[in-house]
Amino acid sequence: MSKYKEYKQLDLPAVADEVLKYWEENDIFQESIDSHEGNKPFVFYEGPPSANGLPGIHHVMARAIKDIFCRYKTQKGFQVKRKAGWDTHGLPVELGVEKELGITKEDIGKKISVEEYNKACREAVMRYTDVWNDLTKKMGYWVDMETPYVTYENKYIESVWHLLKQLYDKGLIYKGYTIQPYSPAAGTGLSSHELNQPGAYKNVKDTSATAQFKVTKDDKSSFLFDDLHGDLFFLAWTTTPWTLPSNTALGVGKNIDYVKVKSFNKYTHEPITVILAKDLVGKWFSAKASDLKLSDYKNDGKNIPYEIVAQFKGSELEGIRYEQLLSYVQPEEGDAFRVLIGDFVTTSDGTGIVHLAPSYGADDYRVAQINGIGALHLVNNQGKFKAKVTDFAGEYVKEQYLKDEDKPADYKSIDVRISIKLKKENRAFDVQKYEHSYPHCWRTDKPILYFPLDSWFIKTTAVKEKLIANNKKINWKPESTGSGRFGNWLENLQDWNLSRSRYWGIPIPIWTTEDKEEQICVGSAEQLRAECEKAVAAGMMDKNPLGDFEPQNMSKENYETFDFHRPFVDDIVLVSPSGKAMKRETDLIDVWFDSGSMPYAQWHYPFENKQLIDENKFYPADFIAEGVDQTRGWFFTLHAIATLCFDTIAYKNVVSNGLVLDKNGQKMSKRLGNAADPFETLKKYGPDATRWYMITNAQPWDNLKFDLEGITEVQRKFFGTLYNTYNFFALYANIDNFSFEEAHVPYEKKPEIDRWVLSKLNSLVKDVDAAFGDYEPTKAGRLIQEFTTDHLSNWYVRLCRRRFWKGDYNEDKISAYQTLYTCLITIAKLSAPIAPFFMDQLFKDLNVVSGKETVNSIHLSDFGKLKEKYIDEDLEQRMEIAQRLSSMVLALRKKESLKVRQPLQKMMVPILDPTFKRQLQDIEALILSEVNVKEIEYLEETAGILVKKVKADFKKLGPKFGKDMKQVAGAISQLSQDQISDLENNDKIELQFSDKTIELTTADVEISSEDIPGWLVAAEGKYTVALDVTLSEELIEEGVAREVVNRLQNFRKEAGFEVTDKINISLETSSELNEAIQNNKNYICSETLAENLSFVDKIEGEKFLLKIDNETKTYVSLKKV
RNA sequence: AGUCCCAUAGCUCAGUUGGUUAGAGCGCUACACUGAUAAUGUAGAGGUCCGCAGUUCAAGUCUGCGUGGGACUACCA
Repeated sequence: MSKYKEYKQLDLPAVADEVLKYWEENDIFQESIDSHEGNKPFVFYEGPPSANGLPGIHHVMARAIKDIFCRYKTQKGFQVKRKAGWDTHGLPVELGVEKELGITKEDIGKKISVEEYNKACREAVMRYTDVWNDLTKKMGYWVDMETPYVTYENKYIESVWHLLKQLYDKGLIYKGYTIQPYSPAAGTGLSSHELNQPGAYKNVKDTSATAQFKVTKDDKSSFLFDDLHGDLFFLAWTTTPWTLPSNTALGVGKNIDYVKVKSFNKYTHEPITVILAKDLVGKWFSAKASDLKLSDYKNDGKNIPYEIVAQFKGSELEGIRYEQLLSYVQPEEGDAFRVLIGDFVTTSDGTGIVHLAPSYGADDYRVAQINGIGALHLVNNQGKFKAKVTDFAGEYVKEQYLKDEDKPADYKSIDVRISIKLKKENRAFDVQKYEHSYPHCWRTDKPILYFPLDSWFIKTTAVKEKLIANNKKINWKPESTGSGRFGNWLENLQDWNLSRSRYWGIPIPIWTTEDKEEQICVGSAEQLRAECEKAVAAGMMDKNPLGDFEPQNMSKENYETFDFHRPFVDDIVLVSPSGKAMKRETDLIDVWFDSGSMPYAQWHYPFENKQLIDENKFYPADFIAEGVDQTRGWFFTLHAIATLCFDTIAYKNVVSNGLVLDKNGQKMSKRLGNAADPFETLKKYGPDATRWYMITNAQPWDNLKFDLEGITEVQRKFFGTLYNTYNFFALYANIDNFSFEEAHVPYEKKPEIDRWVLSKLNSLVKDVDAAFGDYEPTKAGRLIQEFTTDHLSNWYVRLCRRRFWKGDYNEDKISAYQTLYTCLITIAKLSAPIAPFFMDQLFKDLNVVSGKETVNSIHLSDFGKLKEKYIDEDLEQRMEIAQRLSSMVLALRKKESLKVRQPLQKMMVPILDPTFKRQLQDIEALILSEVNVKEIEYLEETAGILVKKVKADFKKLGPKFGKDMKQVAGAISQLSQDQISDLENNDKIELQFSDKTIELTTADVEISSEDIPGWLVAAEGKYTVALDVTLSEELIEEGVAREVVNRLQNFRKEAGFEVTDKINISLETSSELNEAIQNNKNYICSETLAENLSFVDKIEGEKFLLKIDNETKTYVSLKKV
């Protein structure tokens, strides 16, 4: 007969290694999918990591969450396929390759061909896949790594093109321009990622100018003109005077107060009237001059007097016109040179009126667009003014773009020269150097410009309402991320800028003629091949680059006969219907579109597996999970593409997890050296403890302060306790040959304690199932842990120990084994999603003997089955009372220094109500044995014996008495003992207040016993116990006998006897001990498995010193029978 | 700058629909216990529930305004 495996020591990493080997040898993961064939699917999407970096500890966290719910759903009977994926395109890959090869973007096409460059990217990006796969295995993340989707593969790209073409055909793709960071020195746009490189923002001193924009008099503005001092101007401040020729509007804040001020221009000394924000008057006019009269001005630019003459809101200024400041060029379209309302305008800087140059500021552009105002783009791609800006044509707008050797000796920057020009024309109110932080190109170190750049856009704003509506169908964990962060983002949605000016990515499949009149969007390899055929026939190309591709053939080989990447697609010239050449738009598409296409592209939809999507077999996802940083990344692109192309949601449930910080709450980074190595952690602590710790320590969406000591605690506290409990079970079950072959002991015949723990267990199954079902793994883990350590180990096992080692193999003992076995195997099942290795081991160790289950891994078994009828709330409540009362008695013993081994005669408990009495009767025996007291007395007629206390039930009385609540509560606590017994007897009492009488019932208050005069009493909440601490001779002897048993047990152990060995005991006669031992001989013998106990005068040979205290001692010898 | 998250004991975290002694584990101190023993029990110390204001009979809990930490998005005349 097989035995339960007994362990010497808990070694979690070793368990994981062993189980991992077992999984691999028996292909358990595949089995867990195959064995659920035909069951309802649970659809999971893996968000693709980029394999060009090494995995960190946060990946263990993110993947543990994914794994937990996939395993849980498998145990719940679903078939859970999960396909791994790799995100392979994008800037980080390019940057990595450039760093490695020691090149920059400018070298591409010169030092290195695009082909070579992209080849290097393709190799670099998959470099660490082995490391990733290794981590995936070691942490126990089950995902299909054999056939992952890879975003650079032609099949994947073809699906992406198909989706794009859908959008194109729906008219949702257009070309426009936006204001983006642009580096004239490098000749390229910069991504926000590049702008966020350390050191990109530098403090620089620029010439700032406050310009005077002359107000035009018309119906709208006439109210400003009634009291003037010279001409009337708006004041607007800028740190980039070079943008002033491009000014087409001014911005004001709707609710900001503006004032009209009479003063003088400090350069020309001409009288002026200016408008600026009221709060900023102090910034531009000296307080010292506030008392001066306008007539006092000395024309010296100092102490310029001023006078505030009117005040109005920004909203009153809306639409007012002004004269163009520097009229080199007029905007071609739109009604320019008006005052607009801008929500971004503040009074923290400048004048509260913002100069708007829509070509060179994103905010400017946005406001201008809304108001239909055109832009003036007067700077070319090198950063030089165009010829139309006659004064400064061909000059760099930023001094830094000019090489030092090309600078004339008397060089003045454009900003300075424009300022001088304004001063001369009475248009400069103030000019000064201003230090601020400004972004620089990380490659050339030169300042960037915000610049209009051509881009392709997806018109996401066209489906905004649908996106919002669909979002409401998604279950977000936590909810606030969905409604708040994500919801608000959708409310303020902009069109999706799809273009990236890069090399390594999916090309935009749009070809246009040079005059932009004709255009085609390609949606498949087959279509491209056909278009190429036409182009070859028309003489546009010599041969068809897709000539070897065989349409409809889905083989891997066929899809490797060409490459969709640059430069190959760039070489393709197509022919338009009218016979003109069409070239591809050079941009690549945003990599986020790659990953957002993953639900379809992972299956090469619609070219293969069409039914998976169209028949909703693998779409939408039931569940996805990623970091909260993906809210506007992957979560958005999945959602957007699903809504745009299919008008559905892409996922039903989404968990967004927080960050993993170091133990001090700092972000982990290689630079700071505080990043935890996932491999070392897993190796040292094992994946189970690591996962358990991460999941139970903080909610997934809260940041986790990752502390290795926390894992140690989990190891000791949870796994250690569970392991001890199992070992305890195995030890005795092996002795008794328990293999669960007997029928279940009927529920009615099980003792109270077994029923209790089964009730607790089933409550646990119910709660844990609900928690997992609700995507709350933290709650689930904590519940399991609480049950295991507190209820199972520290209460059930502790109280039941004797049942396992004492007595015959009878029904009671079998019930104990069955109950403990059931608890252990159920814990294993509930915990398996979180701690897959250890729990599988536990499952197999138990099942190998019992053979209760036919499957050979817990991950093939079902989730613990709920036996609702075992849940007995009253029983759970009873046991809580028992635990409460026991702990109170133990506390009293402690206070009196009475060891638990010393039996006591009696305890008393006041009976609160009939329910309490019934409950107490059921648990009486339990309490008595736990606290080692012989009897319990119920105090029912308590009047006169107990001193009672009464307290108001605020929840009940609060609503009734409102403002008087405090007074009533005070009166209740003042009730005398007589009044309390009145209340108890009559169930109600009347209280007299100054102006009214109120009636209280027993339901309105809580009555508890405070004291029993003459007894040792403990009171806690509504419970009270009293303990009789008088010791009779008999009790003392029993106490001694227990001490003796304790010593003898230790000697047995010291002598190396087996737990089951029977012994004979010889004791040297001792006057202090003889009587006590003699009177309790049977008890001592049965406890120590002694067949014989005899007294002798002197023991020869090996003996132990049996010492109770200094006076009470003797020698003893033990012999195995 | 906007949006969102977090803030409770030295540390990590619970805290139900607002209800009157704010809890657990770890750590610390002391004492016990010892056929689960690298386990366990009991007790003690340790709190301005981040601050201010408000709603309410009653606020750790609800509202507003701040402070500190974090994330994302955007970027400023």
